Amino acid sequence: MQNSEAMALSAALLAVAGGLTQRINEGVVARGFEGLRPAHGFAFARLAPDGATVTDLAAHLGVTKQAASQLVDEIVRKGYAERRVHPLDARARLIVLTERGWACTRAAEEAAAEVVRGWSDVLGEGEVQALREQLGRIAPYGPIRPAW
Amino acid sequence: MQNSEAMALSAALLAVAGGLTQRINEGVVARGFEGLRPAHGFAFARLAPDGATVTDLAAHLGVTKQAASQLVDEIVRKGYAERRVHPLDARARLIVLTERGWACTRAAEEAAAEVVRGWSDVLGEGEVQALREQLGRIAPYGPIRPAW
DNA sequence: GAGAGATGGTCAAGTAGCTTGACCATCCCG
DNA sequence: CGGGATGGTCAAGCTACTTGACCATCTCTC
Repeated sequence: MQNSEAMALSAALLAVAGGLTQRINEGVVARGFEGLRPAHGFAFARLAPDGATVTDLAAHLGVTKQAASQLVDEIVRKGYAERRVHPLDARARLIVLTERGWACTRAAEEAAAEVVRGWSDVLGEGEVQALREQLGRIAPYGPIRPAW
Repeated sequence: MQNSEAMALSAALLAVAGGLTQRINEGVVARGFEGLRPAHGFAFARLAPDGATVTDLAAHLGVTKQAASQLVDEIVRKGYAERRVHPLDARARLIVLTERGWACTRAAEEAAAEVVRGWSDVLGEGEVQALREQLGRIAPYGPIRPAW
């Protein structure tokens, strides 16, 4: 594969990723959840299963724990999460989603599903499934949040 | 397709995009071009063919023209581009890449090709070609720079 | 042509999200 | 028990971006 083709693939990938992020965010706003940025979505994804500590979140987002703490301040103030005492470590706080936080997470899922449905209309269901499988195989580990 | 699958696809896509961006940037740095951020790469991509005006660049990057102007200041100061008089409009300046700017662009292409080669090792050349074609079909128009 | 509004660009100041540095509370381990 | 490691916060600073104001030049209409 030539460099120019690699660039075409890269550009398309980044454009799709950017559009997806934007449209998920728009979908979340349209469902009544305001004052949130895409970075919050990445935090919610980490908090969703069982909660997480600030340090966990920082590693997941690829930022300092101070930055993660500020982000938690923000989503707590806006009613999407709350700080609880950690059951196993008195130093730590367990950050968990509130009901509103869960509702917002579901809204993000719906918005994402809506975008993906648009892709199915273009590519067909099978190709989208293949896309999911292929991207899963080349996805790197490490912090989730794209660092640009 | 269920919402959870849409989320899995979205997460994989964003992870791949984030990893790609990071690795291209690392590759560019490794080739001796310092002081550049991913946003500069998106600017170079727009400048590369024939140059562009600050306003063009701003629209392409999805930022204000003031921000684009500052970014141009920076790449001019670092020797990657220069401001020329616009041949058709005395108000405008045509921003064009210097030889160093072109060298950096080629370095980014090489770095991208390197990453894509890694994908070929996992997926096979044919699947990567298919990926390129499919992503090209679902890529949105509008500003290129992912807005998160 | 001549004036009025639109457009390209820059200067200046403010903002938001991140960083580094310092610090305290608690945990873990010899 | 004592000392280092770890979780978290407070404070201050940095930087990429924004909004607002302004000038030069283009373009349209009369």
